[in-house]
Amino acid sequence: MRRKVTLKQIAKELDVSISTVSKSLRNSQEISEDTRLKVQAFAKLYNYKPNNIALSLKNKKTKTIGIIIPEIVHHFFATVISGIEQVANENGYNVIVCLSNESFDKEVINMEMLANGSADGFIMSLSKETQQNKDFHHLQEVINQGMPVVLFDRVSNDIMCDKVIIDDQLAAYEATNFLIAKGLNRVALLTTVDYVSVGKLRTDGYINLLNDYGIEIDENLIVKIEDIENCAAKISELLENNKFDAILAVNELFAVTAIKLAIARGIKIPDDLAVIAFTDGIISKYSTPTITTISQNGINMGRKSAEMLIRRLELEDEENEHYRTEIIDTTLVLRESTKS
Amino acid sequence: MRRKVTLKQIAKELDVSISTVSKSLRNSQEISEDTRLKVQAFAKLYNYKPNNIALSLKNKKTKTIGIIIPEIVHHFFATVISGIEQVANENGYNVIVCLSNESFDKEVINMEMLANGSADGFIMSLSKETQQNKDFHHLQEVINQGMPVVLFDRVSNDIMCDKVIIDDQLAAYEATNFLIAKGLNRVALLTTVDYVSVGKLRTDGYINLLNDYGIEIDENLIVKIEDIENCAAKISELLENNKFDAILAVNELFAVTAIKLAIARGIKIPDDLAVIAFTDGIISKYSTPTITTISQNGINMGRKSAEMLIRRLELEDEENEHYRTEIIDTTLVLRESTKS
DNA sequence: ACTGCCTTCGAAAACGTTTTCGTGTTGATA
DNA sequence: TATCAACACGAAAACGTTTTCGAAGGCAGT
Repeated sequence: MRRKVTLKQIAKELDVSISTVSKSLRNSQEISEDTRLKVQAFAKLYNYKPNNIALSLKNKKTKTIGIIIPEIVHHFFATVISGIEQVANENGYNVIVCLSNESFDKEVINMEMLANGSADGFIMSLSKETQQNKDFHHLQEVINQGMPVVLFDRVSNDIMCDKVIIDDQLAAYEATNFLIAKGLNRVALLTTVDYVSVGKLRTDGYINLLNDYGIEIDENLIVKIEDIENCAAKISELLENNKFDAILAVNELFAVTAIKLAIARGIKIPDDLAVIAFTDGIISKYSTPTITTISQNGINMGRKSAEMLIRRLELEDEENEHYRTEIIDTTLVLRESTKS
Repeated sequence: MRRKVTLKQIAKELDVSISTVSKSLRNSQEISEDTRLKVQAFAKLYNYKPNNIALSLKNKKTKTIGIIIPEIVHHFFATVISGIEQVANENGYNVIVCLSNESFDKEVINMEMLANGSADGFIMSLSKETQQNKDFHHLQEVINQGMPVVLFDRVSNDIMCDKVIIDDQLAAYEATNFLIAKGLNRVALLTTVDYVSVGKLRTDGYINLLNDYGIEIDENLIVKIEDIENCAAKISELLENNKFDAILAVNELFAVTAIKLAIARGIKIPDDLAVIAFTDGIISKYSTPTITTISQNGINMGRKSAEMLIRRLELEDEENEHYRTEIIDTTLVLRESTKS
């Protein structure tokens, strides 16, 4: 077992000082070519690599980005991480991932861990509990300490920091418009309870469009689903008691469930019922019929978040730029659940 | 902007030495109750938290686990991470995630980065390229340096370390048996090229069962798919030229593609054709019909990997335990694509 | 021979901890 | 009064780097 070699060991072995070794390896002109080459050869032989921890301590920079997300077993979040990782890697950063599991407490604990030297900055999406509590002191804390934070997707107006989002309201507006324009006048909405920021915004977009067209809002067509458990029940109820010719769902799970229940009732998709879902994930791509979705472009969201964070990290201190909110374009991915 | 407070600052402020502050905060009996309480109060007021980097440097332990996986946008890997994260968290560890994107070079680079002090040990699944090259020097290197490594799922016999796998061969054997026992004698196999270790093993299990039943292997029913691109084409070819009444697919993507193509040809599932897929992911759960799968229990795999790694990390030095290979049970998740 | 400049190197501080060891003070005991 | 233990605290080393500064030695110029 050959442990990693340090500057000190090399210095001792070659009978020079630690400084000389360090300088030689960084090709300083201070050191004679003789010793420089000798040291470099020796270091190469023993496969010397500087210790990141020591460097972090010295430089007060870890070159790692802390990511805190509600869960990872979720295609959208996985794509965002993937995007972050790409940009991080291109810039010599590592990513350290923590999961809040939608819990406020775990979010706080993770932030504190990472804030104590483990990361230079944060990219995160708020947990449901945090959004509900509206308690952001942990975020405020790290921001006050001068650590940059970038929020994506699930953000809050109460926090002053960089943000990356899609225009949920506009996307919902346009998707609804897409349906209405096809002559589908009665559009049902499958959404979440209002404290989930994106759920609220998407609902607003839907309502705005109907208002703009002068279509009366039928509250019976708006289903707010609290948790996955009673998703099927709520949708069955909707199908049972109402007539409508399109569905806009705020996630693909609601959409696929609705499609299955509809088909079971003999409803033909897209002929009798068109369906559009937010979140372009695996389900939509492989369900039968495949589902038309509003893609949030997770990769781009991750990339943009990482770019913003790194940019701020590498800004000279005190060179304070004002915070920005970046909007990622959504794209409507047309599939079988809507007629062309 | 209130930067994080250090021991030194507290010491200066209270006009005591750094040692006194440190000892007070760790409740040392050496320090009088007076000063102890005074220091603790002050530290609490200023929200003092020890700096992880400094601790890491001192203790030569980072309390972080390095995870290197081929990709994260893949339900199975995401579940494994989730499992790892659970156990890591319970034991006060963080996880730092790196993606190889199936590239050998990126795998090497990531390992080297993490090995230079950023992580105490590794949990990883080999990239396709690494499995193809059979070049494991980067793994050997870190193992020689005394850093523990746990391989999961995509492992290699050439590396001496802890491993966590499912019994791919047995699982394929049993799944094939499940089909044969239902009287479905002609079972097609959708698999990958042989250098992917799990693909090979699953193929072996399938062949073994047929041999044990004395059923002749029909090479035409074994389709080795190189990349996703020509997946549909290969399967169409299979459907066109052969008669068979069941399919075993080594992943759910192959399965769902086959199902769609079969249905398009008017084949009824599961009546005319039964389907079982490896990997219990999102697709199988929401496709139509839903797909019977062999669940690899990613969460358990992650949990077990983390347990093994942490156990070894917390072993006293030189207290060398021999390496173990842990088998995670697979479970057959019955759904609509097979008759009950 | 003195001054001054280059070249080449080493000592030491700094980053933030923990811990070992030493030291000064107090109070009690012989 | 001298000795000793107990108590309370501080100095310093260590982890592995980088960098600033100082210094020794050689050489050239006056």
